[in-house]
Amino acid sequence: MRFRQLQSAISCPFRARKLSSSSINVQIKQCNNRNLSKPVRKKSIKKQKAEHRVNSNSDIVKCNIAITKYMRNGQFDAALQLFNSMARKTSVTWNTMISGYLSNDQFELAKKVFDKMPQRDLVSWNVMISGYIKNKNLGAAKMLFDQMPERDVVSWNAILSGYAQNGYVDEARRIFYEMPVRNEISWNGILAAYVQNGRLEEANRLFESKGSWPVVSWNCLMGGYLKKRRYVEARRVFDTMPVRDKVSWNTMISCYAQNGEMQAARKLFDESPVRDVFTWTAMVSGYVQNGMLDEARRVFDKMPEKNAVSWNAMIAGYVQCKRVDLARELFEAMPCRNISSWNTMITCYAQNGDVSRARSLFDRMPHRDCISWAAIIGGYAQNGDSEEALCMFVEMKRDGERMNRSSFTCVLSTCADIASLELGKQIHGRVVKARFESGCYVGNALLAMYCKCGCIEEAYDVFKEIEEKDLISWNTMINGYARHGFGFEALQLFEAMERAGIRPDDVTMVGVLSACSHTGLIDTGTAYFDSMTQDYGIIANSKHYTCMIDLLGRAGRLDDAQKLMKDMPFEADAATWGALLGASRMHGNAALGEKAAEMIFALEPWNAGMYVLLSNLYASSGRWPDVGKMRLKMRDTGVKKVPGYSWVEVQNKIHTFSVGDSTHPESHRIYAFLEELDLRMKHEGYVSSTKLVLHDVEEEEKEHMLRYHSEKLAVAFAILNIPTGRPIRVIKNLRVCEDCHTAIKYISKIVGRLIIVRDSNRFHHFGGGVCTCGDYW
DNA sequence: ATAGGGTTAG
Repeated sequence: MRFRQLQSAISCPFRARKLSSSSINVQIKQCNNRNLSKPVRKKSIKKQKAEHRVNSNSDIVKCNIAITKYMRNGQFDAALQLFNSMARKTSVTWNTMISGYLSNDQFELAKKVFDKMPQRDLVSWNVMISGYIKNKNLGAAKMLFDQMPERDVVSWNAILSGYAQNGYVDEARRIFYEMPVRNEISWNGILAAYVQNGRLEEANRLFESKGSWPVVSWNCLMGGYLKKRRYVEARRVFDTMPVRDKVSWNTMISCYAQNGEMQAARKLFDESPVRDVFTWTAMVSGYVQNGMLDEARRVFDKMPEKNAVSWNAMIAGYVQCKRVDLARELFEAMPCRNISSWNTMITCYAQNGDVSRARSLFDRMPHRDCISWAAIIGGYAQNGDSEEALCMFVEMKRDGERMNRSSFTCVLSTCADIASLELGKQIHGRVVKARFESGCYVGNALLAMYCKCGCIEEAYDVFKEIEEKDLISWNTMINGYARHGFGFEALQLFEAMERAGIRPDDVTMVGVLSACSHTGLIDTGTAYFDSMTQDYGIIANSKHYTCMIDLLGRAGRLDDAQKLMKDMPFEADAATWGALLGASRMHGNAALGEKAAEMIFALEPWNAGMYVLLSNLYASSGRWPDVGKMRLKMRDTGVKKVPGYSWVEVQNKIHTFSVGDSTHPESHRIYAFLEELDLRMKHEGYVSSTKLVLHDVEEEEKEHMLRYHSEKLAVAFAILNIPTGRPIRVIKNLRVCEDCHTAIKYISKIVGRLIIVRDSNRFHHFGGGVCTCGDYW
């Protein structure tokens, strides 16, 4: 039998970095016989030296054991060296390498060995199948399973578990009944399939259908109840099980700890015959989850042995109660940081407003995962740096990061905040691919994203697809409709929610009341407001009152609105006065409007938006001196007008505009188009409200008013660049200006397009010359 | 004596 050198060596980046260049060339030698290959006769002296003296079968076994040991210690480079030096190998040798690489998370290396292996046996196939499953590639595992020459019960068990782990319960069950031989592990496999996918009733039925289960299965069932927070049933299992091992005790202790029953947990902890790092960690995280940080720390300090999970639990506890200093101290003292530790600290800094520290950790950490990305992106977004958040998105995509449920949720909510619809859609695509769509956790995030990005119909499509809608799903959709001005749809949905037997909460009712107000359903709104305490036990808060004042004000019942404000059980806040101001403006009651504005200034002197509203109110009734006074007051109180800007997304790029902006590369085209639109609008009867008032305005202000506002620029740019037939979505950071609102109505009719504007308060859908807000916002 | 499938904590 002859040895033949492989054309390519197994490459290992880790080795290449750590070892000298001469050892990089170690190559895997392939043997052509089945199991034991005989030594080579002709070989260079140099090579003979490098080889291990492997003659007898027992020598091979010794080497195999040594390889196993190396692999268990994570020294897979040393294992490879030994492997390469063996003149004779058995299939066990090869299998040990494959399995060893897999347990060291070196999937690619494992696959390479598998591919080069001269003669695979059953174990090789089985190991590789479970490797693919571990690597989240069920398709490839299934292919191997179908390809392999013969299968044994281990193969069947492996594929069964693969289906179960990927949520295919029905497939797993089919496999279970199809397999020719079943053993204890197969039975546990199907039990685990039910438990892992939350189908506890089926798990329980299966469990009772058969006597005598091994302790692993008892633990599995108990763990299922723990995951579903059904602690009483978990305890019942614990009490009935014939034999208990360490896992059983640990699971039960975790049950108590997670349920906040720390005394019971403590009692079991003391009774437990064996304690390991799991037991101790369960106690620490139990105390942490129940806010007993000092007790957690006492247990933590007493632990005989800590792993990364224990440290992370303690650090997370400090983060939770915003003890950034203590969290950092532990993080720095921690000997065994893992990705989780870094992620926890990044989140900690990001949530406490220190994004630059978060970023520096992010850049320094050795490996990043999807949580790291979500944390840093969320950090930028929450701290108002949406541009950097977006940049990081692009970076992440380039990095090919794999996403899980929580990172999807986090990233989607960032998309929603910055209204990055294109990115949101791309992430939606990935959500579908990852089969997370029907879960309400990710589903709700998707739903909110579409609502906030101005896509109410797409939002409803997502809503329909959520299998188990929860309160959040309903609230998001109802409030989404209300904010978009679709009051009728919101109310219909509310009725559907009641029929579905979901109990509304205060957030639901804010949506319902504002929907009534948008639709002009005064009596319905009043009835809901009056009955919600009795029907659902919801006490009206200031948001509910604000809705009601808006509702009455819109209908011109300013006296009733004022009366309701007086009857409020608490002081009116700025938002409530704002509703009254809006109503006064609409119905031309300058005196009341002025009073409301005064109140708002007193409550929120920094509120620049109110300055604009009040100036407009004065201007509309020709009170120019008061407009001037207003400006002076602004200057005196040092209130800076937040600069208004609008943005629009075109082909995955966000274009931002400010008033009179001429920095955009397409500036000339935009202005020319706006001039053209101006003529056509005037022809349709549009009169610029700014030009009406010009005679009595200071020169500086005059100029400002003559310049195009940011929302007009964004709309014009979008019409020029977004293909006909597609809606235009513009976001503005402040409330949309009155003149622009009128203009956009005309524009929507002239160009025949749907224009959706999200301002700081709500959505406006402009189409055919009207807006869904009914000109009241 | 060495390799493969099932349970627990963040």
